[in-house]
Amino acid sequence: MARAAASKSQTRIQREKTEQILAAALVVFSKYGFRGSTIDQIANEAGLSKPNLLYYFDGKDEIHARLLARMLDTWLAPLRTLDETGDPVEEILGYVTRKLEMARDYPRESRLFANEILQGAPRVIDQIKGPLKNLVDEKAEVIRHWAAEGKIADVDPYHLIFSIWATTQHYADFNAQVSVILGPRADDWFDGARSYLTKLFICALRPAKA
Amino acid sequence: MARAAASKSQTRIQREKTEQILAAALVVFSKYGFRGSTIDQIANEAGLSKPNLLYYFDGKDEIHARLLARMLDTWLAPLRTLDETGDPVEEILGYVTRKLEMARDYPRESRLFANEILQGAPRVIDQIKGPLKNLVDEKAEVIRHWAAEGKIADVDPYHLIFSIWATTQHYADFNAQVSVILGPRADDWFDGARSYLTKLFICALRPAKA
Amino acid sequence: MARAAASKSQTRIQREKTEQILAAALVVFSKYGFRGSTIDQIANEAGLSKPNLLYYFDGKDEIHARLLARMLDTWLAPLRTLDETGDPVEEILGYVTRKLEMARDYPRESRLFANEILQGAPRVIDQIKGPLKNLVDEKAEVIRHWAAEGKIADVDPYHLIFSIWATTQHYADFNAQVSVILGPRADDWFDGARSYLTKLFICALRPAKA
Amino acid sequence: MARAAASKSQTRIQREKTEQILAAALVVFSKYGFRGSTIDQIANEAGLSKPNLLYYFDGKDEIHARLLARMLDTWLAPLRTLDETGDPVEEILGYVTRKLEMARDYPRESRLFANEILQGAPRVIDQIKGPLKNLVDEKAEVIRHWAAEGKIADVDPYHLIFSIWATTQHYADFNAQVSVILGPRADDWFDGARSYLTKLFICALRPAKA
DNA sequence: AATGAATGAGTTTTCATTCAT
DNA sequence: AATGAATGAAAACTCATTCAT
Repeated sequence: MARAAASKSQTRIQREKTEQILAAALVVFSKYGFRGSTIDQIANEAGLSKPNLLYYFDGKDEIHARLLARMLDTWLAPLRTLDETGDPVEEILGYVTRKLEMARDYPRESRLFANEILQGAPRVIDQIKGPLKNLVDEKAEVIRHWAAEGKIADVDPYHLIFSIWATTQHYADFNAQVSVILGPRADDWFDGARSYLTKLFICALRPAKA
Repeated sequence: MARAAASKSQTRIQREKTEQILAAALVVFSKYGFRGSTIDQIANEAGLSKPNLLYYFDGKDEIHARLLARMLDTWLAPLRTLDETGDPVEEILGYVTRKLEMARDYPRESRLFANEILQGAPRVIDQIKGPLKNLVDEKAEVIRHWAAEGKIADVDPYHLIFSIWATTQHYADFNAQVSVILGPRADDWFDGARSYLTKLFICALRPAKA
Repeated sequence: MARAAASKSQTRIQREKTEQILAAALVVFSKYGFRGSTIDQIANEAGLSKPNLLYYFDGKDEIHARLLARMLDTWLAPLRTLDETGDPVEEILGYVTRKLEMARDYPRESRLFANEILQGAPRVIDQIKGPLKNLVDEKAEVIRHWAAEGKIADVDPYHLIFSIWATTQHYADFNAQVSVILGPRADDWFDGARSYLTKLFICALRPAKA
Repeated sequence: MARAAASKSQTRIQREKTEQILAAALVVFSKYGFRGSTIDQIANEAGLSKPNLLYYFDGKDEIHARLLARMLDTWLAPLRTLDETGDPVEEILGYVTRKLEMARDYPRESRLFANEILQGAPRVIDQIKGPLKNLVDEKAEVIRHWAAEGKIADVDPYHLIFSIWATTQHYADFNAQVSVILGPRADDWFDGARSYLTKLFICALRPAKA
């Protein structure tokens, strides 16, 4: 009962179709949420028949799980690169920028994740409790050190991280609203946001004068 | 086939049941999203039979629409109170605090709204384009004036508002994640968040020294 | 989520439909086996729509389970009446006759049960290990006593019981074959079988001459 | 589209694969019944790919048909050996023993057959009406002669045969039940059954004293 | 107003079978 | 001969909605 997607050595077609399906699933899931999406929609978007799609994946759940799993790595990558030996303010601002770029370049991934968390993270709670929390704890410690050494202002590292996530992902997750409000300037949200957020966080991080 | 909900003069019972249903719908919709929720769940939560629920509302769509409609007012209230004659920094910080309180006191409402926007706001796009945008434009103008007059720092008012929304609602919308990351301190997120955000925005708004 | 079939106080309609469905399910399951039967067939046989049928039962499994459960009692009734204070040979012959009557009067029930056991009893194994085994053990003990006291021949009570089950149920379970082989006399199989089996078991049970 | 299975002269490989498939099909069909078995299961059990399996057989139906066809011969073999020139009681007891050995050695074959008959013998009805009935009629005639000549008791030969079939096959067909009821002694059912059945049928056949 | 009953239109999934190589 | 890929038809179940009372 070896399923194609599970075998170690995949054929070219298998890889292609798997990618095709995951790409289609991302489009659909990020738009309608898990429950709101149908396999039909995904199959359609992928240009496959429903049974053919199910030849590659065991079901809706598995597609979703695979999507989220592969996403989490990418999602955490920017935080991982936060370097404790680098310049603190620069490091954090760099993180903000990278997150903002991700919101621009991978808005659907962001919405997929947001959808999941919004509904209580039923399917990724383990990964949040494990890898994600560990990474955040680690980097929070780095930030705390910087603050203790006076290299940055005395901020709570967790709330700092939350605010970075929130402000950057907002442009992807709530794009429907942002677009309407920015009106004709919506297409250039990125530059405005970067400029604003850079100022915001520079200010927040600048160490108090001695 | 006069439906209760349509008639102008509702009896007390009608009003009560309507409230009961909307309250139940909020619980369910905010948890599972629109498509993920079933009328059965809502009826159950409301303690009514499904047909009885549908006596008061034309259907799932209508319940959802009514819920969002009534919420939007509440949702925008804090921004409405932003007083152009008040102290700029105080006004904005007050707005931040009120939004944070709403995230604490009405997390389900926040998630309901977030769910809707996330999926492209299909059912509230009109209200976003109308009342919401108008209000934001109006208050953005106020903020711009403050900035022009040097009463606050020179920030883009729209991105400022986005950042306030994002940072405050984050605690409601992404609560599943916040809880895990804060661990045992999760219950007290409010104080930590208020303290952090107050500092963040004070700093961002403090006018540059002349 | 209270399902009709589960509530304690059923309406007349509920009882009727439930019976209707179980009767239809017996016809279908006994003919095609569990996997070979479809809800469509049962609904059709019952004169109901499929969703309506599923309004009364949670699914195919539940229908099958309910059928088997209610049947087991009936099925074991004849053995239960085996009276240790009665005349041994008469008691056992009476049991044979009652089992044969059941094969005549409830052939579909017999086949339903046979089907289940044949496939390893996946859904009734617990009831076999429990109530059925207990009852058989109890009655086997009775028979053993009779044999020990010389009231019947020295037979293994378990194999005796097996042979009674086998020979009587054969007429129901393998009716398709029996009918063909008996040809025109098939309709009267009962009398022939009773006569034959009576002789068979009288002979087997008659205590050896002292 | 010459199919392997149809061609007269099969290569060694073809014969081997055919056997492999039939062996696998026996395992699966006897366990789950015809409808409950899938080609996937059979292919898996046979260690072949599904399309490859279907290269050798036209479909599920054909595999099943072939299996039953080849089985029927084996199945009837013991009865065929019933020799009218032999000692009547010995011949019949020998038949009982051989049937019991088959129940022990080929329980899956027995269950496959039982499954089929239980469901009305849709796929073997012709062979039952033909070869099987003919053989039974022939041997019944032999038995009747023996009875008429007073060599055995005056029993109905058809019901005698039924009872032999029933009592012996019971151990294979209803093994799930037998095992539970015999408990720890289940592994040795054969000796107990042979001893019991031998006594049972000796007694039934012993001619009445003159 | 209220509810038990019913249903049509999906939605996921399974599976025998075919296609292409 | 063999297999990866594909599919149409069915099957189980779900759910918003309607019916009847």
